[in-house]
Amino acid sequence: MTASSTEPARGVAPQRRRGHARVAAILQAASALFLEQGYDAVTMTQIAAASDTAIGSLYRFFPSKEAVADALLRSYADSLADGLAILRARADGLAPAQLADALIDFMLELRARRGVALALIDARRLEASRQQLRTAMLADLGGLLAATLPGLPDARRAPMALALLHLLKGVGQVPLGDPMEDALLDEFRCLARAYFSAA
Amino acid sequence: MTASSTEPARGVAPQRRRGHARVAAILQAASALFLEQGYDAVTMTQIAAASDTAIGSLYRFFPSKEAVADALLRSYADSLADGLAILRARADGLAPAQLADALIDFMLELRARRGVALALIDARRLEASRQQLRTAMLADLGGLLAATLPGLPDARRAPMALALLHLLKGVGQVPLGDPMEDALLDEFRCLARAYFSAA
Amino acid sequence: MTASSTEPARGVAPQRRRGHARVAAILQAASALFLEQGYDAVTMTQIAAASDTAIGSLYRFFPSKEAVADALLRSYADSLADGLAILRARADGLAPAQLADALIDFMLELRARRGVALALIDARRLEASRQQLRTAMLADLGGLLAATLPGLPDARRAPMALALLHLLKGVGQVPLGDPMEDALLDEFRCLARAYFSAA
Amino acid sequence: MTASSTEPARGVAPQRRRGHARVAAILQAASALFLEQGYDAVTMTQIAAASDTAIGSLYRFFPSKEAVADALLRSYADSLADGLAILRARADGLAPAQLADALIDFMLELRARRGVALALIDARRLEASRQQLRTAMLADLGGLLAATLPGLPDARRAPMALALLHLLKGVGQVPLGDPMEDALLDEFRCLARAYFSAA
DNA sequence: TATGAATGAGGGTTCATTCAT
DNA sequence: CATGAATGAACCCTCATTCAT
Repeated sequence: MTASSTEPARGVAPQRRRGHARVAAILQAASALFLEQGYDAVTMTQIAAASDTAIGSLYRFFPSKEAVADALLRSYADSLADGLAILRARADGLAPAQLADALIDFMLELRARRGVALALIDARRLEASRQQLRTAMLADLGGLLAATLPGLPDARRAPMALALLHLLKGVGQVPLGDPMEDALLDEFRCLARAYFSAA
Repeated sequence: MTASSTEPARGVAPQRRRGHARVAAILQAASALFLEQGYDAVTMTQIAAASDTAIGSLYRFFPSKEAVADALLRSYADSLADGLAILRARADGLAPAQLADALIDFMLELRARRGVALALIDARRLEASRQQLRTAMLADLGGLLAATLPGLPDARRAPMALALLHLLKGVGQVPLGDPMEDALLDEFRCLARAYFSAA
Repeated sequence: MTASSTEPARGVAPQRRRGHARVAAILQAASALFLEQGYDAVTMTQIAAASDTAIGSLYRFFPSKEAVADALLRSYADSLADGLAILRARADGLAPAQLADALIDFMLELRARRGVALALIDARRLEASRQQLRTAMLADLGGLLAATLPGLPDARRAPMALALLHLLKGVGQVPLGDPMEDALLDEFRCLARAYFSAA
Repeated sequence: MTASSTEPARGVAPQRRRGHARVAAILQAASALFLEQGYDAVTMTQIAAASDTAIGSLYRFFPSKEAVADALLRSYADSLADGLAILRARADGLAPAQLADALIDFMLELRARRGVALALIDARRLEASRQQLRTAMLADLGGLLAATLPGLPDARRAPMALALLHLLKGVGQVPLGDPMEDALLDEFRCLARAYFSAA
């Protein structure tokens, strides 16, 4: 039905190479702008200008401003899911301290993109998206914990995953290049290890 | 007419009883709306309607939307400062585990108002306000740590305060009335104690 | 009917001494503000504040912003009429050059108040008031001319009065304290004399 | 997209045929409204309606109400400068009486547009624009006088240009189609000639 | 298909005026 | 009578979105 529709295609996935490049440029520009100014303050005209795209073309690829944010958010969610899946695959033989380090390293990789995601989720009150991201991540973390801390009572799995999730958020918020960056990351490793050891 | 200024009175403190009630109603309504929809999405018209105030009256007490947010933020900052001052006064004789509990209890008291504060700081890019809040709180936490953990190396004080601040943020974000509320708070206590014990 | 009316008196002439002082203060303040900022830019609140009057009291004496302007304008018109009447009384024996000087001196006296009058007439599109002022003044000038220039053909009386009126406006617009003030006033005297001599 | 600026295009020169027509219509409508009601009283919505333009489109071409007035004023200033330049080119061989006539004819051509210019300059407290117009015109008039009245003392050049400027203003204010129009214009010619002859 | 001029609902804010105290 | 808090229509301006070219 999508192909035979009489309506002009809106928000379609681009079907040619140039389209892909354009979409990438748009998302890149939008990401930078959202991070810098927040979702509401950024205008579609700005995104178009910053990605050297005509406003009409921008609307061809993304039928609304929300759609731009959604795409950005989805992409972040995908990276998150992929990373956790990989971690999960390696989790069975991990010692608690190793898990702590692995989790922290994982968040560090996502750090650069985390800011935008938070800005979008926050500003747009995307409860749905937020819950989805959270739930998926919590399930994964719960699995990781169960695999790595065999003695953990079932009842503590969920709250521990929650606390751990929050801790990892902190890692994601350590600013790149901050003078205290290394000390703070060490501190978080310390914290995570102490937590896992006590469990 | 306090002074024969040519400017119309704007943003004045209310001078009669009804005025105080009005200001309280406005702040109350604004707080709820900001929390729910975020700073940008809330309109002055909405705030006026929700507090049963004419738009002109709203502007009499708060000369701009920013001023409403500022008032809310200032009030939160004051509560924070007061609470930490009290805590500090009792800190000297505290065992680490007691400090952990006290800090968590303190954040729980502020929980209800924390959400709005964060929403405002975030959405308005109030770097100044944010830094002020952070810095003040970090200094207080550092002092608490030094007083309670005598063996703590000086170099670890600052990063530890930062990690602790993040941890406390997590406590503040536990949703009131959540089914997991108690379990999660216990988990945070656990985490904080493990952290302090390992230090 | 005015006294026995049930309606609250609005815009009444004040009946006690204090009322007169108040009205004078209001007009004085309004005049300064209008001259400085123009009719539209001045607010009733400003006028009230500048004259140390409560806004409600201001409205007791002047039922609207227009009424304030009207009072100011009427007062200016009265001065104008009075001055011209005096001039007229002395006109019969005057030589043309003396008339030129007398007229110019007369305008100089009104100079300070002319600015406000023009600002009000202009900003409020008071065609009626404007026409009234003009017509009265033209009639007076015509009389003066007839009395002083006996050979003047009747047909030239009206246009000459118009041209003269315009010339006098120029005198009224010479800024007080301007470095060129004296030279310019001399120039106007010159111009008026040349004009009268050629007639 | 001439440059990849992040700012939305505002106040741009129209790029297509229809755009030029639109701008003309807007200026035409604005001119009529400003003349009729004065700068402050005219609303952007009115200008939009009178020129059959959507309010958003109006703001595309003119980023503010001030910008509309500026465009009108600049256009008037240009006509003024052009006309005086032409006059100047012919001035050297002119007799005083011919200069008087040429100046008056020149003002008559601008008469229709003079009204708006005055309304704008006055109402907007555009001291900058006003001074510019004045200064330019005074310089030109001074030059004309020096060229035409060789015996004129240097000290009288500036005041005479001022007086002349005022006189010309009068010509510009003679209403089109007035019953006295011709008689009044003759009177102004008379006045100017008498003035130049006496100099 | 790509472009950018056009649209208009809606936002923050002001201020003349009223009326309860 | 005096006071000043309250009112709300109206203002200037923005920007997501559409559609003629």
